[in-house]
Amino acid sequence: MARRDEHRQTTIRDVAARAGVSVSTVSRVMAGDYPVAQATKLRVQRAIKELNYVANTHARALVAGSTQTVAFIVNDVRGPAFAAAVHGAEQEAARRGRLCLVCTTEGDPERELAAIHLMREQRASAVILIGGTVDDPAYRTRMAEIARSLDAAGSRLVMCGRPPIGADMPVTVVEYDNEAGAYAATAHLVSRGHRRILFLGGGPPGFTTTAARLAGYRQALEDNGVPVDPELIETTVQFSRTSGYEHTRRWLSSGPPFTAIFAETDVVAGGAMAAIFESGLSVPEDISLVGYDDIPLATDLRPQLTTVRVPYEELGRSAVRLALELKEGGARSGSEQHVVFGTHVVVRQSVAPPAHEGVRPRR
Amino acid sequence: MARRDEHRQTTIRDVAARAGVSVSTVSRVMAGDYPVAQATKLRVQRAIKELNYVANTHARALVAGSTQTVAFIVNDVRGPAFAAAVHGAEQEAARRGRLCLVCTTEGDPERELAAIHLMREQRASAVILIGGTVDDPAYRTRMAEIARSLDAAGSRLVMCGRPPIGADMPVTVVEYDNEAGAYAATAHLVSRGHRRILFLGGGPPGFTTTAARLAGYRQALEDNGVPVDPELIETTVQFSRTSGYEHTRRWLSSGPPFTAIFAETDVVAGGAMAAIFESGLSVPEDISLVGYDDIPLATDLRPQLTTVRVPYEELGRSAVRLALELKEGGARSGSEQHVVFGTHVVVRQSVAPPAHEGVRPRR
DNA sequence: CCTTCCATAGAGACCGTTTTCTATCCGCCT
DNA sequence: AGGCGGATAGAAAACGGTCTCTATGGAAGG
Repeated sequence: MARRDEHRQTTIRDVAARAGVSVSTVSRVMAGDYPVAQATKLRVQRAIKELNYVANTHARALVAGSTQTVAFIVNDVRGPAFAAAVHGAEQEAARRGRLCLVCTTEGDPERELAAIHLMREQRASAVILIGGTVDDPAYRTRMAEIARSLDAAGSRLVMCGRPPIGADMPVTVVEYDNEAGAYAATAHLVSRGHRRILFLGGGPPGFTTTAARLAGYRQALEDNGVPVDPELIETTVQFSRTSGYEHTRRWLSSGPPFTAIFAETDVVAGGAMAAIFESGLSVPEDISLVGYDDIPLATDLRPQLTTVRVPYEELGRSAVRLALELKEGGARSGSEQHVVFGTHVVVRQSVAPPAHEGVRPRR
Repeated sequence: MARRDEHRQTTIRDVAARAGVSVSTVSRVMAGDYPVAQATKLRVQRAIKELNYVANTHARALVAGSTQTVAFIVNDVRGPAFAAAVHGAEQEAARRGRLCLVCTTEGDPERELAAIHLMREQRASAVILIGGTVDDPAYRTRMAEIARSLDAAGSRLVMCGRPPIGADMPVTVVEYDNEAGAYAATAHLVSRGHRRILFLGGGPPGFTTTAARLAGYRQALEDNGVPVDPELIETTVQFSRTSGYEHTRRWLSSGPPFTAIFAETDVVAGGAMAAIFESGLSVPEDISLVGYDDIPLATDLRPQLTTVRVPYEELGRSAVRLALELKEGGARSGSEQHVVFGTHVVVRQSVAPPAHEGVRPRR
């Protein structure tokens, strides 16, 4: 029973009527790409202002066949690292006059798929996936299909902070050297004399970020003649302060001895640091600690956290830049793009040579 | 010279042709709101899958006259407080099957205006402004106009963490009790014996957030018989760690004596804490410190920061919920909505009674 | 004075959906 | 047997823009 015509938006036709011109003329005044007499132009502009007219993007997009929109799909906007990437991407998009669509998945692959579908419906110029994922054959198949669909539709799939899905796909990959960062961080600890280094990582099984960081950790130990002790590898930590805190407490009270911790993220390192203090130990005197990501928190911790710098903002910016330039350049779109940013250790105050053979205070 | 028809998207017509039915039938299968024979439905669904067909939102939005989209306009997605609000809003929007458009203004009112214009073009169901602003008559006039335009177009203007622009406007305001939080924090310091409390705040002149927090600070002092010393009010701090750090250093080395700092945000408090330590002083023994926002950082600082809890996530969630329920409820849309969330002090470890008459170490 | 051409303006097709209004088929009731 | 109504399907008109093609007026040139 509801009135169907409760609101009728003011259209280009209303403007035309009020200015006493045709619809085409109004369109041309707005676009500014066609000669219109000065007097007419002014009349139209006045009508637009008086009616408070705003063009309808959807009508435009319909005839154009595409949109000035870039889509981001991210696990959680609250993660400081992701936030930095989104910020860089948003900034670059805004610079190019693009609008941003954002969707959160909470780490759920189902929701990621649903989000991609929504973005396809939206005809976004690019769909940017930010953050690691669980890599398995099914995932690759799905992504390959999506990449091709988007490509066929004139859009582009971008993976940001996530490894490629295979060679020769119409995909833009913007990564950072995840493994090298972990290698450097671990080597840094080893060079200070540590041999029993607890790896504190996690995420879902098969998570790409964890896998790469763990690989770097292992390689660095091997290359330096330190045996890899599987007992010192913990991969059930969630990426939260709380989880880092609780796992560290547990390891301090009942694990094998260690003299240093390599935390998979700075946030986890923050939790670990709190747990260490609570046990009456200190950083770095009793236990050295390194993190990963170099988020602002790292400098606010005391001691300041030695960590691995990842250029997240630049990562986001490049993701947008590469995808849009590819389209504007009109290159044969099938081509793959792959960029890897460097990472490096930022030495602060949370690492020192081990004082003894490793702590295990409670037992 | 470019080919105009380089990509033609696969349309509902293609699906209809392949399934051997009419366009209407395909539409009905997708909507599922009209009886279609089982056999036909299956044929259509197969065709959709085979062609990898995805409906065009813009065409839909055009006939529907509106979109399933909620727009956020925010200063900076990296701010942990804003990020929490955006997250709450995004979550609630997703729960209702809405997509989110996000735009960043970098605190520039011009860009805020431009962003709102873009969102109007997009026919978003609601436009949510997150964070404080500079409040002056020109601002109110502009916003009132925008509120009415959006209302007329069947959309809704929402102010989140920002005061109302006047009575009886078609606006949804979701605030927190900013002044009461500042009052409580200041009163907390006074109750511990502090009388010389440095207010460390800033933002652009006339910024609503600063004004309210400063008002709470003043009122708390007055109500407790502590004279307000204008010399102890610093309002040129930017909302960054660096700015908090530098201003604190300057005050410690060349300002009048004080025994406590009320920092306008936790991030600023983080910088202040670092500066205090660097001067060889300690928190809370030499100087007590309170922040505002209760972001995750507050618990990672050492000592843990006493601060004011603001339910940012809930704020964002409510903003979306109220706006959408209003539209769905089909209430006479002119009505104003106004919700104020409570704030309270979270006591941690950064406040203690003053040890002496106030520090001024360098002179 | 008539043609030609430029500058400007309008008419109308089209973009991909939804939705109303019709049309058909078929079984059932009278 | 004929009319009726329910179930299903199609035709075509919107939705609000852009853009191509055509039309008109007047100035310039012969």
